[in-house]
Amino acid sequence: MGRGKIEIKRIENTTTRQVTFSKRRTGLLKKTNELSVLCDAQIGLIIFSSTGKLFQYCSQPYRMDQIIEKYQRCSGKRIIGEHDHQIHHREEMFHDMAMLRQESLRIEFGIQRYLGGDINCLKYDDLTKLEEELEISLAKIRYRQDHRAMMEENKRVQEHVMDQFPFFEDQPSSSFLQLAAPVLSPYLQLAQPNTQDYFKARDSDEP
Amino acid sequence: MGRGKIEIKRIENTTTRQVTFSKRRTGLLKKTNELSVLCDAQIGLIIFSSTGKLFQYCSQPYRMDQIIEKYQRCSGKRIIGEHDHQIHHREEMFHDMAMLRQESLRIEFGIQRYLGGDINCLKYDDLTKLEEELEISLAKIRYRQDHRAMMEENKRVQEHVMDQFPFFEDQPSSSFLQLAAPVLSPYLQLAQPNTQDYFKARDSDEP
DNA sequence: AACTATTCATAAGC
DNA sequence: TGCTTATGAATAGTT
Repeated sequence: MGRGKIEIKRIENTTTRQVTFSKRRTGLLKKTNELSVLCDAQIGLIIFSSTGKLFQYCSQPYRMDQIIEKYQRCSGKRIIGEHDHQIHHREEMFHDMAMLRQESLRIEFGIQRYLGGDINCLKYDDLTKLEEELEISLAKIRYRQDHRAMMEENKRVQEHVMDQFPFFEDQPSSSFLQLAAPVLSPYLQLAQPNTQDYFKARDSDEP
Repeated sequence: MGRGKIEIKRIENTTTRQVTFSKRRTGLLKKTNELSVLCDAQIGLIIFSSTGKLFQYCSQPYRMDQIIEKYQRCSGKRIIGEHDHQIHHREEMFHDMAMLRQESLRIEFGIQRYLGGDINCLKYDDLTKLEEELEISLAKIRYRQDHRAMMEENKRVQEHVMDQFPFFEDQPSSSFLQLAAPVLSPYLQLAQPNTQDYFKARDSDEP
């Protein structure tokens, strides 16, 4: 694209090469971001110019090291072991995720309040409070997870019972919806309009 | 490009999103390779589709892990000068909140992924990983807070120096997109990131 | 840094 | 999933 077609080989002229690098790098970053946003993809892009300068792109809300870590997990190690291991405790998993979500929303909300308010009102205590609450939740979740791990071997009976999350139906009182919904609804409308169809998304899985 | 212009936001229709992903991914890989060859750049590109499938590009004759290693060398150790330990009181506060926010967003995003994706991919490890990272962040923040608390009495001099928040400028290279944007932008834009022109904001590196 | 003539990428349609 | 085509984007060469 341009005044003429060019062959894809190293540009020998230094000036031309640098100009092209600058132009195409911009274009590449733009396209990378577009792909990420349009298609909900997690992307990490690392570019070192010929002079060694670093440029990078990383899909929000991730950090590059997270992408890299995931990459190393997915590409390097093929830990297939025990597929069934995972199937068991979807409910609990979901419940825990709901707790994490609740916590994260709480934090967001707290932060939003601080951001909206006077910066001078910012105190150690505020942040400390958030941290404490978060830690408590983490402890709870971790406890439950450890507990599950211990009992893991003993329960493997009804794994196939729920193929698509029917547990939403038969959760008694501490269900996902009851935990999450009160938190979700007021906040999401303001913050994440897209989140309403988290629940729908399950039946439209991709081929 | 195409029969019509499209807005850069998540494509809701699953089929369309997948088709677009496939096309644009091909295009992105091509352009990545072209930039690498034409301009003699070292590039690593990691793409996870919304279903978690991995695609990658790496400039010949390198391997991805070499790019990653170089990246970690170049981006990781950016020791900020010790000057003005005290000026950055508010900055650190804000930074910490940004970290908390980022973590919470990551959790949200992770949850979204699980909800939208194949439930069989759900592992203990995934949740555990979230927890661990969260805990690490908490530990860091807490450490910094404690540290600040000890020095609190000693620094009260130049608090008025920064009325806005110019500190985002001197973030090391890794963090503009990841940390600054979430704080700078109002929350509403965060959840549905519209990041097309983030990278424009820090141009002018190359001639 | 701009400008434009071209080539290229791709959204829609099949 | 692949091919076609009209259209919008990217950019090579120029100023």
